[in-house]
Amino acid sequence: MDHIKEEDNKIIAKIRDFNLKHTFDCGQCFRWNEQEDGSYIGVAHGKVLHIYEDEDTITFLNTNMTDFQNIWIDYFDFNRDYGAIKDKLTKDDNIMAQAVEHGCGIRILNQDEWETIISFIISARNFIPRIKKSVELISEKYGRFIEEYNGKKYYAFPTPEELYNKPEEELKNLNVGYRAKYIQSTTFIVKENQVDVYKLENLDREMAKKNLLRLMGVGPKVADCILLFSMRKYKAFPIDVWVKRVMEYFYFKDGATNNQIQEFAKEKYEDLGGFAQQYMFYYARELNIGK
DNA sequence: CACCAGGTAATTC
DNA sequence: GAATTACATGGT
Repeated sequence: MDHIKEEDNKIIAKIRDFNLKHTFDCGQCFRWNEQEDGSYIGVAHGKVLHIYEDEDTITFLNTNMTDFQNIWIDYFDFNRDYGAIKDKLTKDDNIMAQAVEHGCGIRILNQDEWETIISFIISARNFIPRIKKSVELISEKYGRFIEEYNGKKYYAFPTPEELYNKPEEELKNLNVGYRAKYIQSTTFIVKENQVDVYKLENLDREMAKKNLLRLMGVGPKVADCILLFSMRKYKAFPIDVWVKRVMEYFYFKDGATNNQIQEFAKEKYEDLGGFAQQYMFYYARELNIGK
């Protein structure tokens, strides 16, 4: 990332290995929406951001240099060298080379822990358009109003306090079905400080995961997503139906258990498991494997 | 009308 | 403990 400059209410920067569609549509986040002109508007960390892309020149609207430095560089992981990651992953692996080519502009976002927990609880046995809708509904109903931008009102994701003590029947209006009671229970546990979700990042991956698994609706796969997308545990390799299918398709002709795939990923990708998973997930969806 | 969707909790063996 | 089964909701 270089040539950062600020013009009124706008940041312009040249950023390598960053593509809006790849980053926002690769399944890691639910609050970014493509606009008619191809730009994206999203909410994160209580701010509304609008982004335009023209090859490697990226324009950030509705922000300033202070927020860019303090929030967005870290959120978008701009200080990490994704070129080096891709080189390492694709060395001696033709399949990964194709996956990386397809998802060349993916960056793993550093999202809010609490928002990521609730979002991925909702994601279980669900599908992405509905997950996005539910997260939007939760924010509109319980979150703090941020501002009106381009004629639309934007709301922050509600804090544990704001989501606390809501009747299950009310939560069901969020289109989350049977997950309403998971949200209710998890909010209770977090609000009562039985799990301090903002300190888990400081624990090692296994210990952080162990704590996450105490939350209702959080199993091994959802926990791995939370670790990877909000707690910087880049060895985490979440295995869902897509990742399982694509890994079996390319590397296990006779099928494999999740444990076998985990061991394989640990061995093959070492410290880069999370990045590898995201390239493979996005590639699997593109290939529509299993359909 | 079955079957499925970024799995997990509850139940059963 | 390891294997089944139920689970909301909306779309094909």
